[in-house]
Amino acid sequence: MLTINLIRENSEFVINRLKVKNFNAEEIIVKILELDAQRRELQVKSDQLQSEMNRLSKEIGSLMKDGRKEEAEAAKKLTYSLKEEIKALTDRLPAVDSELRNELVRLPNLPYEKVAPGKSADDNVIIRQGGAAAALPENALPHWDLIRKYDIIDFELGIKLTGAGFPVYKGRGAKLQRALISFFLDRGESAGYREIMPPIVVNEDSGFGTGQLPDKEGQMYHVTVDNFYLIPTAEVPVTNIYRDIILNAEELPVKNIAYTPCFRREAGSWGAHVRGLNRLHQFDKVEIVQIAHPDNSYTALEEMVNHVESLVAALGLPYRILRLCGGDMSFTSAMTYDFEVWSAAQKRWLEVSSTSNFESFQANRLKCRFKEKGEKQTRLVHTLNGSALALPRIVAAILENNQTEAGIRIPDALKTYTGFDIIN
RNA sequence: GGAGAGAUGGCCGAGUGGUCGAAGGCGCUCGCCUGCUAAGCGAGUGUUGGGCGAAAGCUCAACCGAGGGUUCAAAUCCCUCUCUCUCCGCCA
Repeated sequence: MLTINLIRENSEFVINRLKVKNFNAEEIIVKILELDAQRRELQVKSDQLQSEMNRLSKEIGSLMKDGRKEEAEAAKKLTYSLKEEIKALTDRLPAVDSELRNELVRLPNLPYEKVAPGKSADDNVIIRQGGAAAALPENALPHWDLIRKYDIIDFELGIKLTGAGFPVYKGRGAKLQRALISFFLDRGESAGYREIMPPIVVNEDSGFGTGQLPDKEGQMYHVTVDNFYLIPTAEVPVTNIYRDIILNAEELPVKNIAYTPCFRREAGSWGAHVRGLNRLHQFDKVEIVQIAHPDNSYTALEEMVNHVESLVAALGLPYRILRLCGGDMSFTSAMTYDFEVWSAAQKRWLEVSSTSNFESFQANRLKCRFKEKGEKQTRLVHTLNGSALALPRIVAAILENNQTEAGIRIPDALKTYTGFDIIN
């Protein structure tokens, strides 16, 4: 959510920046400014009346004390009409407030100055590439055939237990999952992240805090009896730790890392091109989250990108890093880097990480602020997060790119975690 | 799940209808003093939304778990909810 102050003071700037995201904000902003003026007018009036009311009440108090009953009664009569006037004004306030908020949440985050305009994924900018594509034999198999061949991931069994998109990992397939999780967490710890193990169901407030609610309600599994939601990403609980919190500037940056299973209903997005591990309802992911000082958040973003890159590189996967154009960026992001790994057997790029700076967009909703030493004023922090990394597509790429006659080679960096060097 | 107690500022803790945004203590910040890992003295120290101001600042309103009610007036009385603690039950 953008701050009302920014819109009030710089509406032209906001409109122009949102054009980079192909978003026409003019109409909404006109409405916002109107509602904001209405809200303030109501507040000024009711504050004035309230002030008068408080003055009278105090007067009545001291009159009663002095035993001047009649004068007190006279003053009481004055309050009756005041009271009604105040009520008339304050009754209107919640409606205006919520209408204003409803408009505010419709505005996407402003893209950072470096973000290129563009309509679709075709306009994304390739920042870097790395890793060599493996030369595979003609009969190379896609991962959905490999997992059957070696009996390491079982979709049919998952359907029996739960439903489509809930695979069962078996034997070395399960061990590979555990190895990747530990590897990612350990690398994060070395990079200064504190490990968090959060709940994987959250309440409604948390859903609102990170913006999953009310918009993406249908994307989350909802535990209706208790009104809890299964998390779609660790970002939700880990970022909500800082909901309604005021940090000291010296505490920044806060760097947390968490492994959690993630649950996504993916309603409506199921299709032929999402076979196998490409899209699941339940998957594992290690997420890095930073709370940064606004002056340093882009340095933090670069640092996170470098960290994610080091992971992909350590696994020996061919990858590329894209800076998303305005049109391909998410609603909440100010700047996003996507990581893709090359899937040799599918002959396509698979997105394995999305690393973004949200600037103060999330923080405004979360009410996460910080205070500079010695200053009275609070300011919104900047929040950032990124996958480091999501497992399924990494597994898919490892399986496909590392297939040999003898079996699937485990990347060197993982061997100490798996305890074996081949799946056969 | 059953019974009881409670929820006040960063923390502890007073406050049961009026001058309480809230005593006192701790902590923290600044200043003074003192020469020995510390003490003493003084001052300051919540959040949010407005108004005025170039700014420092001044000022108004709201907030004592949340929401509602009674009253001229509520931290204080009433109702609902949430959470915490203790005991019992169940249990990885």
